[in-house]
Amino acid sequence: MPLKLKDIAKALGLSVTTISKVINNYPDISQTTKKKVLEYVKQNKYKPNLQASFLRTNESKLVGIILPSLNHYFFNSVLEGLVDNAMKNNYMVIVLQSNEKYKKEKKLVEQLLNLNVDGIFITVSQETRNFDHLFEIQKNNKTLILFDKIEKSINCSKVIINDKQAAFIATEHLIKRGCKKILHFRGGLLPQISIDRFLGYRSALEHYKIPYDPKRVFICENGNDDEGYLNAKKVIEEGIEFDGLFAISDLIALGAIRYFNKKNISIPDQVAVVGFSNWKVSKLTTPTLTTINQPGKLMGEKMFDLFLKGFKANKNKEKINFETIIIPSNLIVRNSS
Amino acid sequence: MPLKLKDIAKALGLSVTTISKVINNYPDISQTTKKKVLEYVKQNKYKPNLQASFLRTNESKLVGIILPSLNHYFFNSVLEGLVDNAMKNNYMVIVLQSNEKYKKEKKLVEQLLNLNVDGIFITVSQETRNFDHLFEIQKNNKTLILFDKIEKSINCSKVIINDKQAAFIATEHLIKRGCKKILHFRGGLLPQISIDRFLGYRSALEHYKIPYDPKRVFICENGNDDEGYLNAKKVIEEGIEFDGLFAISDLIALGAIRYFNKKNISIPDQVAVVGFSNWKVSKLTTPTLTTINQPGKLMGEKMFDLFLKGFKANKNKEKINFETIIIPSNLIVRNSS
DNA sequence: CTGAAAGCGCTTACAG
DNA sequence: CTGAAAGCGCTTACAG
Repeated sequence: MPLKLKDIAKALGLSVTTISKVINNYPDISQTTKKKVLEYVKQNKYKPNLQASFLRTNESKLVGIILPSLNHYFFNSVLEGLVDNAMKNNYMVIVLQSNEKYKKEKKLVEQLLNLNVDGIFITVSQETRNFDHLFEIQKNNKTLILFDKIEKSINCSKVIINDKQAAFIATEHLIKRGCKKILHFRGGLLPQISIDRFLGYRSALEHYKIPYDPKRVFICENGNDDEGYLNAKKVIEEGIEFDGLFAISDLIALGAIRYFNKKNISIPDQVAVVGFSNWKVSKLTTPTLTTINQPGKLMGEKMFDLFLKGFKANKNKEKINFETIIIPSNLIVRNSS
Repeated sequence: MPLKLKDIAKALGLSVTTISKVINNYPDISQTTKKKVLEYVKQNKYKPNLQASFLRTNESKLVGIILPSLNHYFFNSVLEGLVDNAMKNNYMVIVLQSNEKYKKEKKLVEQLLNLNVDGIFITVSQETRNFDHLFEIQKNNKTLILFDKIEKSINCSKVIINDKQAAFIATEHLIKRGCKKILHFRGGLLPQISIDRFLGYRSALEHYKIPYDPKRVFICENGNDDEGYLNAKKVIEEGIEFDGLFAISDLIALGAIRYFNKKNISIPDQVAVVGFSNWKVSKLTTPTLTTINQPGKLMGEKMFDLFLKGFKANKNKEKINFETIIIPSNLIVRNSS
């Protein structure tokens, strides 16, 4: 049986109230008592029962994160940063995956609220168009942090990657290398990250006075490597000229490379390729892949910082200043360009 | 404010006790009352307060999993299976990473116990030699499930991969392909998985009457791809003859392939290569990698099944039959062999 | 079949 | 500075 306040009170000849006050650092306690209690607590490794505390304080010391997938290099690095930072602050993290489904995402939010987590971190799913379930989080007086795929209309703190700028840098790199006919394998038409990366590509072309040709842009809806492969095939079959490729993800880039390799189109001489994400494997492929590094771990850490800030302000009924943190990304040049 | 039992009782003109009994499916309730209450509960989406329930029942509906890393293909697929199965059963999963450190692992176990999780899933860290913290879980009357890197001396349910058999199959494949001088890049001398895979390699050689030569075995202590690269280099420099390579992981295999590619040693003609894990990327490399597929997701699902079984038995004070489930793995043949 | 009451382990407004 | 008492939202032994 774990130690309870009652046990400590009995052992020290004090009241439960006094012990609780010492532990919660109330000011109206004599130094002698304080010392005595803290010593006993330390010696006997007393830990408050979190569920019992919750019943009075409404703080569960739990946070939840909803990811599209629990097995995805970038999201897992976000998770790492979040969990490490949470641990430092005595919080635990509950993980869930939405599989990019709106219905599942909605259900998971409900379940997290039912568990009385103090905060929820979420990157909205591909399918999500209705955001009532996210507003519900705030109505329940819990702290909501959006990251990566965010929804601008929601008033909360956010952490994002500057996708447009990163895509600009990637495209700029190809241009500086001498490429003039740069393909872009983009994502679907709706996701913000897909739009932003496309805009970064376009604005780099514009900045360097290279004409934009919509025929060089291909859509990869699902994000698997076969789409990269098939679009590369299409490019060749349609006789489109090219000397560079900026792909929305490493996976798409690798799919395209697979096709180029097959057709003996030499990389980077005939086509220079840049991916996006710095997936662990991108330094292991043949050729190794030039890519944009997104510091997911840093993102996860910042997310928890913002949660703590918001949670504390909320607790003290202070006005909350919502912030949007933009995480910088950087180009890693390897053999594919 | 969420609905409470009291609110329902007032609304229906019944007592809190009766409402609670209906919700917890007690038998001594009239059909009429039961129907009335359940209807109201459904209509108004009543959800019991989990922390309050815990205070009486000692069931938190939380489980925790400690992984060496939160960003590792195999462990993340285990996590996926575990989380999905947990959700189906109305449990939430708390994730933590030990970074292969004994001290951290011990601390994390303490924190999970302090949070009163119902069960803990753990694959022990590389460093762990003392298992008191695991026994502590059982002393606290919580359900412990070991997986992957297990400790045989602990009496609990376990889920493992049959590493020896999988390594046998991998090596056998090389032999059947005609290889006679098969290298093995193994892991450290201590981890059970490293030992088991080595033993599988040896027993396949023995079974097919190929002499075992210790000079063909190299140790990769940390598991990063550079070790594969450097050991491949060593093989060449030391003038050791070879026509096949069985590596303890895909990453090690890819490191070796990187060196072979550099030296224009053709794969699979001059050396056939087999990895281990079926890491997502192994079908994207050049050449694509033959490997052993470990069904991590299935492993995660089984782990939760075993937890539920053990937890229920424990709750009903029944005798627990600890089980060890062995997950079969299979060979995936690709272009590297 | 129904319900009043005690209690799980805490926190906190209040009295002294 | 200390502590008695109420109460957070539930469950359950017990009485009727």
